[in-house]
Amino acid sequence: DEEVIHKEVNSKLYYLKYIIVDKDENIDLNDEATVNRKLSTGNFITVATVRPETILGDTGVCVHPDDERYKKLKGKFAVIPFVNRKVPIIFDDYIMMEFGTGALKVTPAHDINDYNLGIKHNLAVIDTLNPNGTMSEAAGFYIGKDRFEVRKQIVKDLEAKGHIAKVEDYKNKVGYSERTNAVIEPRLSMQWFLKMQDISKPALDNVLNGNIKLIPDKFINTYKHWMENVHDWCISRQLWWGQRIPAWYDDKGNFVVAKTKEEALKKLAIGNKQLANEKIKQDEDVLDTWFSSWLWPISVFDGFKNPDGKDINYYYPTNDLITAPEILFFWVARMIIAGYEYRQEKPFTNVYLTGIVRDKQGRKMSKSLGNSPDPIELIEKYGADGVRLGMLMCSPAGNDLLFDESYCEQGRNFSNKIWNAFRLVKGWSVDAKLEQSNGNKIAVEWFDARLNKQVKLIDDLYDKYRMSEMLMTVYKLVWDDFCAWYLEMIKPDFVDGNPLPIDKKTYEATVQSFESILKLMHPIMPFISEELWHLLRDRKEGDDIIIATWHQTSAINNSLLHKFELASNVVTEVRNIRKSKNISPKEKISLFQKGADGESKSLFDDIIIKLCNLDKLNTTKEKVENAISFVVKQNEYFIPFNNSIDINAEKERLQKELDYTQGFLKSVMVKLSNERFVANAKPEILANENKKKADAEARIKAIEEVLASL
RNA sequence: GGGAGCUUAGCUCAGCUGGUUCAGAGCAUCUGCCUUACAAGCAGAGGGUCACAGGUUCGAACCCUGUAGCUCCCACCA
Repeated sequence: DEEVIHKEVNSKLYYLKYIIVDKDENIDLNDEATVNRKLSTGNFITVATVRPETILGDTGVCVHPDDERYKKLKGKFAVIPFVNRKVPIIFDDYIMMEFGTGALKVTPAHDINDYNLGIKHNLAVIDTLNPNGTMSEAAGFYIGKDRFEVRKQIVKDLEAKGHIAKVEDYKNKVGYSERTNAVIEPRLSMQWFLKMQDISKPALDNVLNGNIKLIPDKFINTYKHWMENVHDWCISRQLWWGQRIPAWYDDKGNFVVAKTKEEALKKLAIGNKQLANEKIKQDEDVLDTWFSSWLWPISVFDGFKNPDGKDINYYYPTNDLITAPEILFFWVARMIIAGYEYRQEKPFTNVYLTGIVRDKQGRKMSKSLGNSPDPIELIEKYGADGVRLGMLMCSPAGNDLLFDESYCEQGRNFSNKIWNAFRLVKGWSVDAKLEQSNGNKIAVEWFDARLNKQVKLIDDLYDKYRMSEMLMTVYKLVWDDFCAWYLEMIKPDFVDGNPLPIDKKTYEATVQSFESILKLMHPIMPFISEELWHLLRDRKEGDDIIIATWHQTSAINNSLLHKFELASNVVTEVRNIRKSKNISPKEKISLFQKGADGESKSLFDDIIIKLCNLDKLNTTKEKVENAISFVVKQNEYFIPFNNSIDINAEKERLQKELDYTQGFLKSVMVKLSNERFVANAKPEILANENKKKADAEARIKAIEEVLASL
């Protein structure tokens, strides 16, 4: 039943008439007169089947004991048409009376349910199929013919003899081989099984009690369900590749399991003294591939041959296993079972389950569908790191991932981005005598704080196995914070077409930050990060990023980060105004600030001047005439504007902001005036609401002032 | 039939212990820019009744119940 896919197909359901006889009665189906008499007097029972050729293996007919229609058949027999075999009519409540005719033909060799019925009622077993799907000697008819040919033929033959009551169209599910798409039908064979009941218990317990963690933990329920209903494991396979089953048979049908042939001979010779070495034969089957794979955590450290070895003692159990959920049962569960069975210990602590890679249409990637991309081609197109980042980008833990080449494209663009950042920094000329400007000093401090904060976050995300979030955090830290903000802050200006040099302090700090960033990128993009690591500085032999120390974090300077927040909002507002008023980025403008927050302004002043291309940034106590205004937090800002200003448009814009802020304040006030909220909410939530109230009020005041001045 | 899970922006998905303007990110889209690292780029913008209906709560995308749709695993009907 493994590797079998059930598909719904259109079939025919054949209703066949089996003549009923008494225990001592024998008839010949070739005797037309008798047959016709029986059929015309209702002395038959009708069964239904989609596989009429299996009647050759029928050894019984089964009905429900409570079925009034068939009660009179107790002790009677049915004669299998064509085959002319007399088989008992048995009674079992397994039968569904409503289905078909309520009578079932029983073919123990070719149906699992029939097999079980056969054992219960002591029916004969006739294996009518050869391994290649043709009819066997035992079938008695059509010997050597393909079963599907026989299916057509036997219907004609039965029809001719009047044994077919009717034929109906019918939808049923048929098993197909996952690999070859051949129709799979049950056939009796001798197989080796592993009894799972006892051996699997520790594997269940230790996942449920958290000794082994599944990530994400939604898989625990599935795991539990599977382990509680675990079936005995069929471990033999009829293949030539694999580990041969270590069982030996003597010439009398006895068998033993042994490590070697010699040992097997010794064991077998106990009951068979004359047994010669050449007389015993090893089983030709090999073990299921998972039956060797489940030993992997132990055998990879040579733990079977050398159970007390250095490696196995040091490495076992390992920390993390990364694999796909589709083999949670096949492989993971069985490795855990083997671990407890052979070493009395778990093989690993955490199991990180990735998604299954699917194509854009959600289909599983497979060789037969041909929908897997060629990784080599992708790498040529996007680079190994680009492809790697692309794969990671669409891989949230435990969820299937829909692969799309555009992710790889994004990965390539990211490689390109970091490469260009490197070119920029490397292209600067350093002037050791140049003093560090205030703007650069603040920029360095800010990025240091930002880096520190984000690395802490990244560390935490790693700890929690939130890989996609970690990835996006790194991505944004590099692209937004480092490239878009930091490098723009410190980038030297040009004078008369020539770039100014950069001071040594800032340059050194930048290279150091660059190194930290490369370390963060290295697990995601190993090649480009290693390459840039070596291009960034002269390195001694062995100073490689792959073994470099991870960025160490320290206390976070929250106040600086907060002040940057304000400054970046100002920059964004100015850019917005430039765009909406069609002011070229090259044109210098002035900015006036009116507000209480003097310190945060001055700290980032130089940076704001640079990023907004200002000729000056002044504080003012009065409103500025003929200016475009905006409000950030609770500060008012003015940009003098010579062209005529559309007062109404300005009013409208500010009014919108005012409405929004007032609405916000209202929602806060609803909470704060709710006695039950004040009584029940946690103190920090309450304090926060009060702060929101104060901030909103201040902001409203600022906006109203600006509005009034228009 | 048994079990698990999912439904949030055009797409792919985050959203942890119910509480920040919590409705987010990336991509895509739109607008403006060939600004001396990067047009594979820069700067902006728009976009969602959190599947639906109830309930619990001061407060719900989040907890509970029901409904609908989808996915996966296991078993399988003559």
